[in-house]
Amino acid sequence: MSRYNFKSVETKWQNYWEKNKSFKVQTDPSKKKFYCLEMFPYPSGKIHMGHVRNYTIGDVLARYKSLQGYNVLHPMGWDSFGMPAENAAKQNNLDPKKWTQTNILNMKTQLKKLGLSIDWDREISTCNKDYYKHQQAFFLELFEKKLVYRKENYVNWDPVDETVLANEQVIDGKGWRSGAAVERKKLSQWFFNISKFSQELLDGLEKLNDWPNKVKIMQKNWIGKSFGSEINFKIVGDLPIENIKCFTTRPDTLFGFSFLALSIDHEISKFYRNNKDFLSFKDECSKTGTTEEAIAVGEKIGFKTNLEAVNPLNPKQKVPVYFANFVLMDYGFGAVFGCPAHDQRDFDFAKKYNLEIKTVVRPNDKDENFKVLNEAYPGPGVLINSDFLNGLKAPENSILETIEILEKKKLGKRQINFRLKDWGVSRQRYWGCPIPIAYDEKGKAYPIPKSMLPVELPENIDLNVKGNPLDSQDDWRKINVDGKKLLRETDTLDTFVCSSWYYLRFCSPTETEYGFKKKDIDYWMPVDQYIGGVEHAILHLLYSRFFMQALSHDNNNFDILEPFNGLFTQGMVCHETYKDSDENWISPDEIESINGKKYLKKDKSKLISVGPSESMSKSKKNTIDPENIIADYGADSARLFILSDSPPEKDVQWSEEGIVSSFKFIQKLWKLNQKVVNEINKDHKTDFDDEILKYTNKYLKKVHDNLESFSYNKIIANLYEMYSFLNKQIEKNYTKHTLVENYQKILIAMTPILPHFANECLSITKAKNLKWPKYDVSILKKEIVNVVIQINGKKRGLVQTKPDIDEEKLIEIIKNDEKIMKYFAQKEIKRKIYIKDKLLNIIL
RNA sequence: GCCCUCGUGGUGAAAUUGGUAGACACAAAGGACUUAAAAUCCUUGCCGCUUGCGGAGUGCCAGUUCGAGUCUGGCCGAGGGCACCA
Repeated sequence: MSRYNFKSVETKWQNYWEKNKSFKVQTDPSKKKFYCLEMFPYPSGKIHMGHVRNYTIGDVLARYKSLQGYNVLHPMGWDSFGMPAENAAKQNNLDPKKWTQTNILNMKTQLKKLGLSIDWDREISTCNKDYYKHQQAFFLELFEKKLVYRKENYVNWDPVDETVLANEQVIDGKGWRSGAAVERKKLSQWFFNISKFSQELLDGLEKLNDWPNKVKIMQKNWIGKSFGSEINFKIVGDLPIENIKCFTTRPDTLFGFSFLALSIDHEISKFYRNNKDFLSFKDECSKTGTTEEAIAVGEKIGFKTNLEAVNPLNPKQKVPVYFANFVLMDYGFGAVFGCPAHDQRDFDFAKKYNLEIKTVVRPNDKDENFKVLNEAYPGPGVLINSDFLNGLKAPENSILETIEILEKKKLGKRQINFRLKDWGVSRQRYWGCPIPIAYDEKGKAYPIPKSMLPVELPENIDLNVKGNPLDSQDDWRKINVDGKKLLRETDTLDTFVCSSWYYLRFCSPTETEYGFKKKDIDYWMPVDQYIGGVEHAILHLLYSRFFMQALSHDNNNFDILEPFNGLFTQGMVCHETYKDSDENWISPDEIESINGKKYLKKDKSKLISVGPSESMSKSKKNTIDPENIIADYGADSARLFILSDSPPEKDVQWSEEGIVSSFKFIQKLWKLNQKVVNEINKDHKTDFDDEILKYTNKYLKKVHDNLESFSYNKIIANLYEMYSFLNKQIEKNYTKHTLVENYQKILIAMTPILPHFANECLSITKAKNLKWPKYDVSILKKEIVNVVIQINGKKRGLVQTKPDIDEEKLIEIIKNDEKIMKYFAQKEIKRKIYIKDKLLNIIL
C-alpha cells in the first residue's frame, strides 16, 4: 500500500482550483446566495494560528453551503492601513506601501496553501487608492448629511515624540517609546455622529437572532441607555449664573439633595480661569485622570465654589456647588445632583466634605426610622422624609411621579441619555486614508469636490520627523478648489473606518463610480455568516452597524440596516508556555521532552519549567508557525487538528501530539480508501449492504446536524467513528457497488474539512456529481432499541429489543434475567415508569 | 463595584426535549506482535474485595422529580466585558 503524499496532492488540487477558478462567483439573482465572510487580516507579513483557525472555520461553512447548491461569496482582502507599517518603515527606513505589499504577497501565498475556497478575483486592499477613493466619497456623503463634524477633543500627547498616542500606547501614564509623561492636549478632530443612532443601534440588536448573546449584551451596555429626568437648578451666588441643568436617573430622591457637582470642564469653569486654587485643583484632576487604574481607586475630590443650588422641590433648601473630579463633561450636562444616601459615589464625596446624608428611601423590610450609615442604599423601597412624595414606591412609581410633578412645575422634564459617544476618526498619522477636506486661512473647512478624488497619499516622504509627517508636506498640502487657495487636512482616518464597509466592496470589487453597485449589494447583502474574534465585539461591529445607518440615512436607495445577519466568534489558539531557570521565555521548538515529563532545552543546557497554556503571543514565545506545520504535515492535517479538540467558540490548545495524530489519521483514511478501491466485486446483495446503507444515513445526519450548529469538533469525532466502523466492516460481504456508493457520500461530506484529501479520494473512486449527500429519514428508523431497566431509579440492566415494545412484554423479558430479578427478592412492585423504547423504571 | 459566561477523569471534551455520564481524542501505565526497536493493535476514570460484582461520582449545600451534568434557590471558584455614566 502506498503512503499518502500530501505535498503532491495538496499542490495538485490547489493548482486545479486556481486554474479552473473554482470559487469565482457572480451576481446571479436566479440562484440562492450565501455570503460567508471572515474578518479580513492586517497584513503583518505572516499568518498565525489564529488566522488558520478563523479561516478554516469559515472555509468549512463556505464549502458546505457551496455543495448544498448555494452561490457562495467567500472573499478575502487586507486591512492594510495602520500603525505597524508606519513603525516598521520608520525603523528600517522603508516605504510603508512596499512593506505592506510584500507582506500581502507573502500572506496570500500562505493562505493559498491552506486550501481555502476563496474567490481571489475579489481581493481588495484598503490602502489602495481604488479602495480609499470611495471611502473619501462616503466621508463627503456623511459630511453633506451633517453626520460628520469637527470639535475640540482631548488626546494623549507625547511631548517628546510630539505625537498623539492611542490609549494602548500609554503605559503607566507614559509614552510607550519615549517614556515621557503623557499630557492631555486639546486638538481639533473629526467626529462621526454615531450617537445620533443610539436608539436605532440598540433596537437593531433585538433582530440579530444569530448573534452571540454575549456580544449583544456588550453592545447594549456600551450604548448604555438610561431613563431619568433633566432638572434645572436655580443658582444663587456672586456670579452671573441663574441655572444649572443636571441629568439624573433618580429624581425621586430630590429631598436627599446635599450638593451639586460640576465637571472641571463645565462652562462655569470660565469664571475660575484666573483662580489659582481652582487651577491647581484642575491640575490634580488631570494627573489622576489619565490611567484607568487611577480612576478605579481614585479618591473623589472637589473644589468648593461660592455658589449655592436651590432644591426645586424644597426652595428653602440651598446646597453648596462643587467642581468634582468624578463628573464627566461628555455625559448628561456635565453636572450631577448629589444624593449621598442613595448613591455610593455621592456618599463617599459627602463623607469627605462632611455634607449632610439624608435618607429618603427605606427598604421594604425596614421602618420609617431607617438611616443610611456606612454605605449608600441604592435599592428599592418606599420614599420617606420627602414631604409630598412620602409613601411612593421606589423606584417604579416614585421616579415617574416625581418627573410629572417637575414637568408640571416646569422645573424639569423626562429625558433619556446614552453613554455612546461620537466616534473620533482623526488620526495624526501618515499611513491612513487622507481626509478629503481643506481649509482656508481662517480655518474654515471645505470638502474636496468628488471629482477631485482620490486625495492620494504622497509617496516617498521622510517619516522620521516629529509629529505627523503630512504636516511638513507643503507642496502636497496646497490645493486650489474653485479658485480658492486652500490647505489640505493632514489627519488621516481611523482604520476602523476602512473595515466599516469593506464587506460592501467585496460585492462590487472593481466598480469605479461608487463604492459598490446597487444590484450587487441587493443580491449579496447582508453577510449571512460573519466569523471572527470576539475582541471586535464592540468597536468594529458597532462601527459597521453605524455605517449602514449613516448610508441609509436620507437615502431611499440604500436600505441595509444590519450588515451581518449571523455572527460567530471563535476562540483563541493557545499553547503551553516554557521558561528556563532564569525566567526567560523559551519557544516550543527549543525544547524537547523526555518521557513526556521533563523538558530540556535542546542543547541540554537548562531545565525548563512548563507554564499554563496561554493564547499564542510573540512576547511569551509560545507561537507555532503555520507555514512550518503545513510544510511538515500538510494543510488538511492542520485543518483537521485545529477543528478537532475544542468547540470553535472556545479556546483550543495546540500541541505537537495533536497535529501528529491528525496526520496519522489521514494516513489511516488513505489506507481505508485503498481497501475500498481494491475491494473485489461481489454481485449478490447481502445483509451487510443494508448495514452500510443505514450507517451512512446515520452518519450523514450527524454531520449535517453538527455542521448546522457549528459543532465542528463533533464532526471530527463522527469522522473517527466512521473510520473505525468502515475499517472493521470492510472485510464483510458487501456488493462493491453499495460500498463505493455510500463511501463516496461519506467522502463528499468530508470535503469541507479535508478538501485536498477528500477530493483526491473522490477522484480515485471516479465519483461524479458532487452534491451534498442528503440522508434518508425513512432509513433512520431504528430496528433495535436499547431499553434501560432501572430499579428505584438506578440502572440495573439493559434489554435489546425491537422498537414499539410494550411494558408487559418487557417485564416478561426481564423475568428471565437473573441479574435484574435478584433485586426483586420478595418485594412488591409499587410503581412502574415506562418511556417507550428508552427506559423502564421499577419502584419497589 | 456592576454586567455576562463557565465549573464533567491526568488533559481537551461528548451527553436532542430531565432518562445508559465520560462518545471521540491527547497523555500515562500495562499488554500483544517483534531477536530488539520503531510502527501498529488491545486494555485501563475513581474506591472496595479475586475474574465478577458492589459503592461513590458531573465545584459545594439544599430543593423539585420515579429519575438531575441538565430545572430552581443559596454558596464557592475561574474566565471575559465595562470603569466614577449621575
